[in-house]
This record gives sequence, C-alpha cells and structure tokens, in this order.
Amino acid sequence: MDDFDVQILKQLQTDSRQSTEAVGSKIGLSASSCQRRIKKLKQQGVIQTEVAILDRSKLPNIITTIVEITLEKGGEQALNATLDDLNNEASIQQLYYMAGDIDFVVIVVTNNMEEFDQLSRKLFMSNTNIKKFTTKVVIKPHKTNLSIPLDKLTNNSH
Amino acid sequence: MDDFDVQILKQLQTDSRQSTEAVGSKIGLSASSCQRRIKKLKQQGVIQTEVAILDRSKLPNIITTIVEITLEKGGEQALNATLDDLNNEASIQQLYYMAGDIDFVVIVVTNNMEEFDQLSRKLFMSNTNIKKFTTKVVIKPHKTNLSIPLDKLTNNSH
DNA sequence: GCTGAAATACCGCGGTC
DNA sequence: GACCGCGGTATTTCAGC
Repeated sequence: MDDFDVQILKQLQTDSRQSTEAVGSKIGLSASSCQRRIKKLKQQGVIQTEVAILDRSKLPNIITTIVEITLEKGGEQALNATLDDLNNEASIQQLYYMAGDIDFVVIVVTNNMEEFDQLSRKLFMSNTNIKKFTTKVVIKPHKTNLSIPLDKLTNNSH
Repeated sequence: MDDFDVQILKQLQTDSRQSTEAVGSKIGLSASSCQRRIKKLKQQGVIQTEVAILDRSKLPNIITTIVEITLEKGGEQALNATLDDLNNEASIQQLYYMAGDIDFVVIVVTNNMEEFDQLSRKLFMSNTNIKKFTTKVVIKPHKTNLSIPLDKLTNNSH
C-alpha cells in the first residue's frame, strides 16, 4: 500500500463508478496500472464492496433514531446473543460496541415512529439482557458517509 | 416507484457492481427494463452515488469515536457556522442534527487517539458556540452500512 | 518482474418493434 | 418487455524496459 493505492481508495470512496482511466489521470497513473491496483485492492479485501447510496429526501417517510443501550451484567453468551439479534435487523443500519457505561450505540432507520415503536418493543424492551436504553431522534442527517479519512495514513507510512 | 423499483434499490444497496441482467433475473425482470428503471432512478436522484466500502480491518490504525455536542443558545447563524465547520472536516464521517437537549451527534474516524485529541481541540474546544461535548470511544463497529430498509415501504405504497 | 499499449470481450445504452 | 447495434469500459495479452 503506497501513496498511489491511498489516492485510488480516496477516489473510489467518493465515486466508484468513474473509469479506471479517470482515476488514473487524476492521480498521475496509466489506466492499466490503475486497474491492476484496483483489482489487487479488491482481491486483498481492502475494497469490500461497492454500494449505491440513496437520497433519503427522495424516499417517503424515513426517520432516523440513535439508541444507546446498556446491558445487564450477563456473560459473553448474552452479549453475543444480543449482538446477533441487532445485527440481523435490517432497520438497524449501524451498530457500535462501546467502551464505557453504554454498551451499544445503534442507528435505527424506520419509515415512521410507529414502526420504530414496534421495533423498539421487539428488540429492546423484550430483551432481558438489556438493562436500559435511551432514544434520541434525528431531525436531519447532515452528513452520512462511510469514508475513511486516508490523508494522515499517507504520512504515517513514510 | 413500484415494487420492482424497490427491489432494484435493495439489490444495488447491497452490490452496485452487479450487471442489470443479474439484478433483473433476481427480481424477475428483463435486463432492458431493469436498465431503464435504474437509469430513471439515477436521473431522479433516488440513487445518489455509488461508492466503494473499505474494510477497516485491512487498514492500519483506525479508531472511531462518537461525540455528542450541545450548543450555546446562539442564533441560526451560529448554528450554521458550526454545521459548516463540522461538515468540512473529512474525519467527521457522520453528522446528525438532533431533537432534544443534545444538538449534534457526530461520528469521528481518526488514525489514533492523538489525532482525535488534536481534532477535538480544533473543532470542539475552540468553538465558542459549543457549550458541552462528550466523547464515547467505539471498541468495535459491528455493523456499518447506509442501507435504507425498503421492505415496509413496499407495503405502504399499496 | 513491472509498466504501458493494443486486442478482445463485456456491459450499458438508445432505438425500434 | 424483447431484440439489435453502437459506444465505452474492463480485462487479457503482448511487447518493451
């Protein structure tokens, strides 16, 4: 992983549909070598997938909530069971396992509050491993991407 | 937007690199009509972009923190200024404007704690509009996607 | 062995029925 | 919705360093 690879990743994190030639010319690399690097990055699994990003304002009835969850002192088994439950729910977009008194932060996307309520009852209230949870409602998601900043990474590798 | 469109979006949210023929055969549609629908969804802006998702475990030194920010009672101008600041920072991956006592929840990605500290000083401490902020450290991001659940949406449109 | 250019194959795209 | 033809892009192969 050299600077060129980092530059390629930065480009593809912004727009994965641009041609290898376009990426190459932006970073000063031929289309062929650029394509070879991309292929290698995919093989290595550094590039995991490519996905379409939807504009939620063009979709009806999308609400986002952020839920903070504190677990009972259960064992590792209880932890994993809860993780599985949350992982398998499509409405749970993101799930972070935290250090500190709060165990999970989850970002939930539903079509309305009633749907959130149903989900909350099913996933949070009825789970005996969950001691406490608090819900915050998002007014507007101003920025939502999964880009990993790679600028500093370049400097580190020198 | 009918069921077919919804199915297409679900597919492309998982893998945007599959061919129109592949998508079509999965949902029972010809490649041509599938392609026409995808084009329309892009024109309408429902499909905003396509991006590469990186595997952070294959990248060195990535830490994630979740910061909750409470603003001083400033006007709209102060709010917008702070929004701009946060929006323009590459290390801020996600920025949610919240209802309730906390004004923003932001997800920050940096290469190490020192880098976070520097960012935190620059963005949070030195911003006089920010009254208070609390930082939670992520141990492990178990699930991170931006997929919008579309199953229920199907039912709504009947 | 790695890089850049040509050849091939594939896919997206528009038009037409 | 299906068929066909064009253009662009990815992928393979080959020549040169």
